[in-house]
Amino acid sequence: MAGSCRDRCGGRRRLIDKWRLPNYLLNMNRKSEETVAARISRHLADRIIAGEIEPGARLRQDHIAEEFGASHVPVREAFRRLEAQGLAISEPRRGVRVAAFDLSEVKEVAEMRAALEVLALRHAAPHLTSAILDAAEEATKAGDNSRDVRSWEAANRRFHRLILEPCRMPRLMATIDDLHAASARFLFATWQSDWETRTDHDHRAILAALRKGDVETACATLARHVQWIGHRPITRGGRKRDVFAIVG
Amino acid sequence: MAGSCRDRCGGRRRLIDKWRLPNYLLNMNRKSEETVAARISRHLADRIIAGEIEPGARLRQDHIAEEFGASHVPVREAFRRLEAQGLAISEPRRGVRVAAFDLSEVKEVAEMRAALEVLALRHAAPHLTSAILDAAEEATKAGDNSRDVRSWEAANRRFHRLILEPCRMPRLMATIDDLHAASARFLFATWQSDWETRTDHDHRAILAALRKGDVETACATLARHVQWIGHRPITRGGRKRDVFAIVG
DNA sequence: GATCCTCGTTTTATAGATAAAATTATATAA
DNA sequence: TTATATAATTTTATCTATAAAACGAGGATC
Repeated sequence: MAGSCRDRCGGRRRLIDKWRLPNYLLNMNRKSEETVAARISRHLADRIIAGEIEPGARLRQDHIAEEFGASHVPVREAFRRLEAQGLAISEPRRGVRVAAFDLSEVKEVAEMRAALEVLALRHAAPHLTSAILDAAEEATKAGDNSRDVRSWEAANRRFHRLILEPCRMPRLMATIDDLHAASARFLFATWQSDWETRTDHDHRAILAALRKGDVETACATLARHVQWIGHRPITRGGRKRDVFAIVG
Repeated sequence: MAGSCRDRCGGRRRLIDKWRLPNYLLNMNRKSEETVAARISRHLADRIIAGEIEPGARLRQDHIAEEFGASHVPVREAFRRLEAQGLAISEPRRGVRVAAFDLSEVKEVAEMRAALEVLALRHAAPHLTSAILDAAEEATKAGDNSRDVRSWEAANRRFHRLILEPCRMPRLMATIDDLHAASARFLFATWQSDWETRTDHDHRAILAALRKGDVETACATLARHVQWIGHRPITRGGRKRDVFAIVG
């Protein structure tokens, strides 16, 4: 009787055990609570941002399903998420492609970030503590010491998130996150191989202004900072062309 | 020979015919090119915005699938789209609910709209023609003459779209559209039954400034305009409470 | 009365099948 | 040879059926 029950109620028993678990162990299970579609969408987003999948490349649902050991249904859900993030474009009956981008989109994202990050900073400023500003300073130093684009981008994103998050506006932060993903994509497409270390004076100016309570100067510097578009010529496939990216 | 071919190649023949069709007839087919998932997402969004489905109400995939004569697969895709728009929230293994909202979210959307619509207007201004401004004036008049919220909201949205669209920033416009959907939802939740006609002085001030080429005044007025949050007490379910909405 | 078990419902995901459309390859005619 | 028509293949988009997992509502048990 108990045996036949365990056969049928295994999942339930595990649930009850979960309630008995302390929180730090529960958090380890969080990944298993994530949906397959969410996992696929996250992985594909990472690859698109890293430039592992070329802009314009087709995303074939059955191939991706096979790769992730899933069926096509969660793959299609992941596609909808990527579409909403602006990382992929879907044409009915023609499939999904990695979104292409040009200088005008780089500029567009930069200007949207300027407008929205300033808004966020204005609301976050009253809630900023010196502990947060210290952490942001640490992130800036980590960026300055980065030897490659990937770690520089991670540190840069950490800086922006630290000073903006306390605005307590979830919708705004979600939109900014998507814009950061786009920015990172532009950056990786441009500075894929070579990256020269540089000190971030803007970040330090923003922090100095915030410590003084001068929100206006901080906002003005931030707005200018994220609209700074780096450009340089690269040779790819034999022919030269100029490439651009948001650097900040 | 021709007969057996038509049986198997009907689709291809139709495709060739499509190439021969003039554009105005092609556009009529556009709706049939729309995906079932897109259709479901659109219909659900309409209902959520109109307030036909209560905030917090569960969206059960099998019920919705049955209602639209579809399977659960396109319904789930529609859910992802609604989630990205901020109209629904999805908790893994717990299903999807219509997103709830409070005053803080109304304010958040208003401020995001102010920031982004000003950005759009700044870029649209150089491309605005007197024909566009005349059409925007017509939309304002239509709003003033509206006897109900629905038609007022449609006219208001038309006004904003007319003066912002020429910015030629697709990502920005898509984000603004989603924010307008949220605004409309707040509005309908508040002024569902009674709506008093009023003349929109802000719209006229914006148009006057644009005609004079005074972009700064137009932007400042627009920013103030979309942040104007109407509030009034309503009695619902016996108890009184204050409700708020973006009115502009 | 508190705890545990069971059952029905719902979500999430899989698998297989199908129709329509798009793509690619091939053969044919001008 | 080139352009076009035909055929074969692939891919998308959808449906149906099915199964595991999770939740909630009672009901049984101690």
